[in-house]
Amino acid sequence: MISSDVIRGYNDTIILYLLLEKQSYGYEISKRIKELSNGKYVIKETTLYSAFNRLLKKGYIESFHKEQTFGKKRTYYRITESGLLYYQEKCREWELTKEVINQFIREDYL
Amino acid sequence: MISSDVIRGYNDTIILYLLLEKQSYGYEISKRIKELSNGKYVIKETTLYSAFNRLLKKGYIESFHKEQTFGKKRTYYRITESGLLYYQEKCREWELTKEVINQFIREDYL
DNA sequence: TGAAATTACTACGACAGATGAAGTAAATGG
DNA sequence: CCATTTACTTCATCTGTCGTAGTAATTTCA
Repeated sequence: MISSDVIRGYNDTIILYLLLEKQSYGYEISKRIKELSNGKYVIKETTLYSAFNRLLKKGYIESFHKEQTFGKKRTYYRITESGLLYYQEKCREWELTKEVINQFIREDYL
Repeated sequence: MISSDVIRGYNDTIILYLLLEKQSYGYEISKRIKELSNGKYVIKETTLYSAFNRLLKKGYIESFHKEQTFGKKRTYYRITESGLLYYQEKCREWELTKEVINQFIREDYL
């Protein structure tokens, strides 16, 4: 399992990546994160929904409702133009972060 | 520059890595972090010293004073046995974290 | 058919780690 | 001798995560 202090700062990026694939809603996103990480990372519900609110406030995502006759009503989210820009920025930052932290990791200890 | 939310969770590891090289003190460690990261990461003083306290409390490092007739009195730190174990654990965790986050990064956006 | 599990959230409070601001004090450099 | 660098400490604030709890509809399955 992965400590949350590491992922902190990348939860938003993870969510944006999934919304880039397709518009989605809370429950689906949490399943997809677990799936894509091979069960290595399971986001907490409260973490996920507070991330949605943060991203909404910043204008990086938009929420909307679909007409649906079945299932419980869901709030869907889609990524915005500025959300995409933010995501790209974060991707670049991630490459840098990897470089930096790698400098302090001893390969012979793995 | 790198956002602190990413490094958070790895500041302790970075410090332990440097203490593994040799016993050291605050100022020297902060210089060394800047140096090894090619200026890409500069740890804040308060972050550094609060990390020391955390690591001391957990028993991952020990502090001591050297006899010195010159220079301002410094608090030196050395890594402990359990600090080494913790560091190794973090190195393994880092490899996992990289794998997971990489799943959500689009290479075509770099 | 009825109970349990799953889906799909919301609200609230606590906590940890990072950080800004400010201060102290000795040593060194020009 | 004055500014800068070295070497910290204290304190208060902020952000993001997470535990706990609650609501409510829908699906499963015995």
